[in-house]
Amino acid sequence: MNLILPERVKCNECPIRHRAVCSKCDDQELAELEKIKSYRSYKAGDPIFWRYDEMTFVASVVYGVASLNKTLEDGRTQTVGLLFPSDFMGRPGRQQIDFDVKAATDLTLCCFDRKKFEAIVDEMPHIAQRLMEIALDELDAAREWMMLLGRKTAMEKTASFLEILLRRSTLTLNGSEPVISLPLNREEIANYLGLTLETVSRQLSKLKTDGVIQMESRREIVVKDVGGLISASGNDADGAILS
Amino acid sequence: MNLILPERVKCNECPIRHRAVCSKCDDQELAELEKIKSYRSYKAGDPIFWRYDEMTFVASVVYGVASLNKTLEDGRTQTVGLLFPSDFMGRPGRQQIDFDVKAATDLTLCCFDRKKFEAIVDEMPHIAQRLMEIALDELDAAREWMMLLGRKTAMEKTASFLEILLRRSTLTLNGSEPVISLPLNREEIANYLGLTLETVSRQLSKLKTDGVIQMESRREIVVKDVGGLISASGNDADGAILS
DNA sequence: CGTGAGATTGACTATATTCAACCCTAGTGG
DNA sequence: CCACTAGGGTTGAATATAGTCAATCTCACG
Repeated sequence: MNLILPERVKCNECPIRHRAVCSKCDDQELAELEKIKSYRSYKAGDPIFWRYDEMTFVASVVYGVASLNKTLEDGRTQTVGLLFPSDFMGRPGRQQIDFDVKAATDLTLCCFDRKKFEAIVDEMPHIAQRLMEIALDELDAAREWMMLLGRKTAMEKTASFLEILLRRSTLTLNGSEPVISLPLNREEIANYLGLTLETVSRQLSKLKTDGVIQMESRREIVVKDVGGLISASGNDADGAILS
Repeated sequence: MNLILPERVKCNECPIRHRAVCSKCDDQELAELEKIKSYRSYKAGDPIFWRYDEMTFVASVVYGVASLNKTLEDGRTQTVGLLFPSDFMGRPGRQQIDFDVKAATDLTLCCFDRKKFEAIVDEMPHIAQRLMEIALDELDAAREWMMLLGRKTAMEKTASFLEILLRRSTLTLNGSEPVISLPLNREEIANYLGLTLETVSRQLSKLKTDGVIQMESRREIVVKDVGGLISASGNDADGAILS
């Protein structure tokens, strides 16, 4: 995936305009934001912030996926969140974070200087409201993940991960079958699911031999049986909202 | 649901005044809140909200502990949060929750009618700000728990749980040794830690034979060796902030 | 065409779960 | 006041699931 340093995109033409932190802004507010925004791009694997770094900017993900990672002293790592396009990076009123942020894939961010952004937020209730919604959405997602980490089997975890990608990432189609493009390698998936990379690999192989998925390449998965995937994820009840 | 209505406490004399959702309010704002508040009490085990219930009120925990629980169809349960005194129950702008809320111990809440509360929030930036802080704190806690659920051993999970209680719950002292009063039974602890009740029991027994704790009764634990507990929790680096 | 990182697969092991027996104690009723 | 009971808790033995260690495979890239 070749990364082109993007030229400035007008907010009005921005692909994430309707879902990002600015989604509730009117034209005037958007103009204010436009003044202080800038784009940054990263290669897959690049660090964006280290734990305890001061956050100099906040940002919306425009393109690509970023991961939030916690690490214990002995190296055990747990990914505590993925940021997809339109997701927000940074926390109002907090200069520090206590996890590392890294570009999982090639990544483009729409960045705002933190202090300028916070000054603007104080005058734009639309953004403050939206930030609150975002925080609550993240909280819901974190709790959903607690359920997965604490109580689901390796198979359920793996299927849930694919199911989330089906919902959240930009898909292509192979005929009528959705193609998932994995934003993480096996080890990173394992860190997100609280498993080892070998176990992840085994579960994917199992899904393949069961005819639920088909592997186009290491990073491309065709979902042959969406229903089968959902039922393997242990989410039959609520996961059906695939919209 | 046995409901004991305690007498009204003046906000100024309220034990959680300085940490709760109202902590940033001035006297006038407090007077507004005082008008719409009411107390509710629950017995240990009582349900407070069911998943998908409409939340008719939001509340601060004044006394006791409440738990937030997610359940899969087959009965597997994961506790996704505990609310201690001063913690806030309910989410601005959302009428539904997707977990059950239950009184873990006998519990007293300071409740506000949700709609009236939301109307007040719109006029009181102090409360809106505080709600944002609370949401971000919960998010941090949820992510910390993801690390625990995904990567810690049964021993580390159990020790981490005791360590959290050491920080968050109201302690008594036995000489110089802190006494933890467990707000949950073994099964509930297991649901919080992503373990079985037997495993929790074994880990507690191990901590006992290792001389780290001493069990006064099923629900009372004397911490004989705080350092030992912290190092068993796998939090040596950051857990040291015991204030 | 060779190389190496990432991925898969296999064999073995460890950790936590399951199933079951037993213990403890707070609360009940005789 | 004491004996009994039931629910919660502990402990043990057997089992299952995921982890570990190691060999092999694959494919993108030089």
